[in-house]
Amino acid sequence: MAAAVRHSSAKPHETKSFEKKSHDSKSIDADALTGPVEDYLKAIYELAAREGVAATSDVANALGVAPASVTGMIRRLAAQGLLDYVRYRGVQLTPSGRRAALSTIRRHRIIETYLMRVLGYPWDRVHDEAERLEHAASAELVECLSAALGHPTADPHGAPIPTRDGRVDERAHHTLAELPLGQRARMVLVSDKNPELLRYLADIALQPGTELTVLNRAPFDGPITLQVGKKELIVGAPLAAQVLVEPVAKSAHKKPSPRARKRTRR
Amino acid sequence: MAAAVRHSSAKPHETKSFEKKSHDSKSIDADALTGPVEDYLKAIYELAAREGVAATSDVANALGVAPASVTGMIRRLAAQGLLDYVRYRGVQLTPSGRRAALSTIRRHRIIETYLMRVLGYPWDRVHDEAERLEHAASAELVECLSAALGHPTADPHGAPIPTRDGRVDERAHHTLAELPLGQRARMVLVSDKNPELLRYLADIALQPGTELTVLNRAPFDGPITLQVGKKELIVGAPLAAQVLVEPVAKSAHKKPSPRARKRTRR
DNA sequence: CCATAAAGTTAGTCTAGGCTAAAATACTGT
DNA sequence: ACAGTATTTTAGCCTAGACTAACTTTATGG
Repeated sequence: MAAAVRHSSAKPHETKSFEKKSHDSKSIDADALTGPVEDYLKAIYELAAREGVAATSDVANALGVAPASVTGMIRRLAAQGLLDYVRYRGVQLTPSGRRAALSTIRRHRIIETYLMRVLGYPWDRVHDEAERLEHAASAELVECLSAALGHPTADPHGAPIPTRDGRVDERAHHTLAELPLGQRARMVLVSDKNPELLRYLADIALQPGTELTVLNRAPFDGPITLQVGKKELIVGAPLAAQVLVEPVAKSAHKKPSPRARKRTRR
Repeated sequence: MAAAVRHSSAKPHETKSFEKKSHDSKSIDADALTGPVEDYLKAIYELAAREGVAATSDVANALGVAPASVTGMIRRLAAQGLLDYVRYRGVQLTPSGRRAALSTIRRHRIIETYLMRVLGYPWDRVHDEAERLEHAASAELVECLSAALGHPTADPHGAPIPTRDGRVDERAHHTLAELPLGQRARMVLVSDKNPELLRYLADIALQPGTELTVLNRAPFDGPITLQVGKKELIVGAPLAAQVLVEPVAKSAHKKPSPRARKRTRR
């Protein structure tokens, strides 16, 4: 995996500049990542999951900072061994960066789940709160919350919760926009980052677990007609592109998982 | 209260230098204090409660930073109107600094209470966790926790929880070390900052609410013999100096509060 | 009432994380 | 194949918060 970056081709002056930058001899800081660093790692994890590497501008966009700031941070994190980085070619996580990212994501998702299930926090406001708490909550607290919830495996938006030892279900799902007509499916996931979308989904009673079938799809990315339970529902294509689904066998009603666990990494 | 600092005596050059420093025109940042700033305000609140003003070195000590760092921060906060500050003479909170401090303290104490009562967090480990969470938890979350707890008025260590609008019971209590022989009293408070002390108190079953009487006090700050329930208990003077108590009428057994609310500020 | 100690402040430096403007590199379409 | 555009990086700067060393001011004890 680290092979994607060719160390041998690195220009001499680059290597030198990194070595020069290395601080004193305090590389043995162990963990204790700052909030911003955790945010970078999380963002890179999510972006690289799609394309293999994360582009500077995409990271900048995800975090709401200038691209130049991303380059700066990326260099520091690469020097710390959390990232593999080749100038102008994007960045990806090293195993230890991945571990850190998954730990933060675990904290985030468990906190979200707790806020919703126990404290009755609204679906659409859970993300911002968790975004701040994830940097402050100790591993001990998170395990405590997880236990109180009965060790859930997915958060309220359907996102899988990484285990303590860094395993996570990384299956890629299809979107509702791609679902073939007539194919029975179950909604599995929606991003937690768009409060308005979440409010609307709550309005029309679409949530992870809901079973549905596409009855009709108007051409040119037109509206999509769904069968949900007894009712019909019409949604726009942009919304459908945000909703991830998983096919279910037509007949059965309680299959636990048609062919579960395709790839669970790490 | 603010009269202790004479604004009129501020030297012109100081004022000028502050004005020069003022950033662009974005003074209307409203709130959004950083974690370190909240810590300074909290520390100053607690120190000034005793002496009226907080000394630079005491603040430095409380926060574990160098005195020079405190001077620097104090100047910034004074320029922001959160502190009244006279060089070499200590510092105290302005009304708006006080409001901010109490808001942080409210968050801290509600979080502590929740961690203990709902999540079963141990008495002695609650402080560190709350110390980090208090800077990340939104007012909304804190109200949510408070409601879940039935709006408690004191945290598990006995410290009063400020109300949302900044009222708090600021009565000064006597320590167990000062309690007259034979005077029946109720433990009301112990600092949450010393985990070892808290563990020991838990061991000997002393906690806020426990009623006790001093049977004997050995001279030269010697050990103190207590009557607690049916049992006798011997504690050292240093411990006794950390435990705050409130006299209770000898006869009655369920008096709600002998002569409550001496001063509830703000 | 002055000498010295203690406390507080200033000056100068550092690191983490940001930013803008300008330069370098990669990509694209003809 | 190469000109023009888009992306990325560098260079230089800024702020918050911390530090050390040196200097002031206040307090204290004889």
